[in-house]
Amino acid sequence: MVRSGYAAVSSRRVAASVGINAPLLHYYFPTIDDLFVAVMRRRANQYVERMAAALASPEPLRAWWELASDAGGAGLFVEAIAAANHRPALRIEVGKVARDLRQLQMQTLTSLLDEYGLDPDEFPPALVAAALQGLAFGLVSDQMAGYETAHAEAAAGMAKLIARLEQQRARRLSARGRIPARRTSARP
Amino acid sequence: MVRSGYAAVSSRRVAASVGINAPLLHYYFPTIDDLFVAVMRRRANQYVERMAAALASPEPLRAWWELASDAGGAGLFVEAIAAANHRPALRIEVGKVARDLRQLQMQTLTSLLDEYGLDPDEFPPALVAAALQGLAFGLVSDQMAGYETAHAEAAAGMAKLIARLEQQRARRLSARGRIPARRTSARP
DNA sequence: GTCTATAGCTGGATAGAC
DNA sequence: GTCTATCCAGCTATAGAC
Repeated sequence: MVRSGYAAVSSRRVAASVGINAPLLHYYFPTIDDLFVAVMRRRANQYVERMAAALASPEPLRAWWELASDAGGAGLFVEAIAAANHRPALRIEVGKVARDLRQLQMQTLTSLLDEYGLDPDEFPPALVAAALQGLAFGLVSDQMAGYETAHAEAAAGMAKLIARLEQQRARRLSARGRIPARRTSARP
Repeated sequence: MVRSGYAAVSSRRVAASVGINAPLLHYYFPTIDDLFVAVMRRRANQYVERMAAALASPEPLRAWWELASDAGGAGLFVEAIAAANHRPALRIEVGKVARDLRQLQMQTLTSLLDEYGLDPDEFPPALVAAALQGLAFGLVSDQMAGYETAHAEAAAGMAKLIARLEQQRARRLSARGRIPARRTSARP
């Protein structure tokens, strides 16, 4: 799916690549949609967990960005979202992940923006989350397609910006007498 | 294409919707790729022109944002980019537009960032352009698919942020004795 | 230019033997 | 569970009459 695009995923081809033949694939996954949904559900759960871990790490923003802009992990979702455009069953599944992820991100941001020194009136959680995800998605997808949209410069700029924000947060936290630590640890 | 997704575009269906039949469509557009490329080329030129006009308007950032986040205009590109993923001929065409648009945006930003009071070291043109486009693309595409990702809040936040930036620019320009005017007019 | 007829392919899915 | 054989649908594209 990532290598050749979701359009290359057909019952015959998938079956062949696993060494069985098409009818047997239909024995396990009655319809092709069932297959897409199963793959999606499995990877989505992993991804949500990795996102939760990133958001709870010592440098939440950096970890989030690295996860979102990693071509390996995000590549599947680029294809999934495209495929979902004309596969209703898959769209429902992708919709659930999208909603869960955004909810998770916004919740974390609400309590995190202050630590980064960002005014939630100027940068509301919904905007920050959508911007970060949109930027990452665009970069990964342009990179995958080979479009010359200066994605390398943009990625470099973003890395620098995030480094600055993490520094800022570290200073703020230490000024409050807290060591920037895992958010899951006990809070004073 | 926008209504039912690019997958609904087949020679038969397109022909039927124009009141002719498939072979005649192939008479005008030998292959389906030719049709996609022709449509893309036509709309792309219009879009580049509109983008240039937006960037030369009295409030460049606002105009750019409105153009990019307009579901009507951007909807086609959401589908085109998805379709380009498995149509090499179309990918080349989309790649050209993507490159031209980004180049145009970055050029303008280079001379514009200062007026908005943005430090080009903190926010390089490539980053600003990619972020704005990525955000807009994500919002439009989530909206089209019906995903619950708080796109309304994000859009509202972005509108507010841009309003602030335009205000800031207006103040800066008037402080320098310039009326914020069309960038195509004569400069002192 | 515009049509009918049709070839040729690929894919989803099922029947039914083993 | 796993296979062979097969049906049916939809699409791209061409041949050839008018």
